[in-house]
Amino acid sequence: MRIASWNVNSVRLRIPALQDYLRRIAPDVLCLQELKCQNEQFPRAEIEDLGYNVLTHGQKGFNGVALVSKTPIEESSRGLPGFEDVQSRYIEGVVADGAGGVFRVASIYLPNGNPPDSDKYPYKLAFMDALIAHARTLLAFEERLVLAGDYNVIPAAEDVYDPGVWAGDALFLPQTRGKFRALLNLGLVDALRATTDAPAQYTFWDYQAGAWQKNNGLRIDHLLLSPQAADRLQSVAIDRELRTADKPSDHVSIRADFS
DNA sequence: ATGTCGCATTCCATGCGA
Repeated sequence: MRIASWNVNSVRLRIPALQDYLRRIAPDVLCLQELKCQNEQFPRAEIEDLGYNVLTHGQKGFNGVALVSKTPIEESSRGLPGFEDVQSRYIEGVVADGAGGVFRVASIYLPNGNPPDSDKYPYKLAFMDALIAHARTLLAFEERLVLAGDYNVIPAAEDVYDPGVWAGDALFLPQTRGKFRALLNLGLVDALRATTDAPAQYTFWDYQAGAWQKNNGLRIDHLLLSPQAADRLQSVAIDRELRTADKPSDHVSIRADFS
């Protein structure tokens, strides 16, 4: 069972890249973020033609999340429960794992929160509080659960090329990292950190200032696993080569294989 | 010092969000 997450930064501009990814990597489930389009503008036929089911939660211009799955998506819901939000940042569903079991999977686009002295930062923190509350509910189900997405959180100093530069940023402020830790402390496992202690496992490089060429990256896309999912974790990969494409997203995908 | 994108607007230039 292969579950992946990718912030595509406009799904309409990334159709060839997305098709190539589905053919080459063949994930069982792909969680997408930053669709930047409404549901009816999503390239549904192009994805379905590759044998996938599609569930979208889009909006005009910005944000937008989707689940793409080889098997039908059951028990789906749009929006983060308990959090009234005009922005489309959360979608959840249940899929069969092909071995008689199921995985519950969510695609999350957590708010950026910059600048921290604006109302965008309290919005980010409120979203994180609601995510913590919902994760607590989901963990009580004792299911295999993967909370995947662009968290816009740098968990630790080894996850950013220069911690000093990012000290005051909404992605790295102590309060942000504290809430991310509170989420993990519910009993979730950061899939990448379950497999390696290596620094610089980046998933994002800014388009500006030659960030990719200088490897000035951030690790902000995460797969958080319930204990039942973590028990079956086999490996984690970050698809860095996506950043070398012709018109790449500023994020690359992260994915995990489960037994 | 930021060397960039992608979307929307009444729209061929600018603002916004990242």
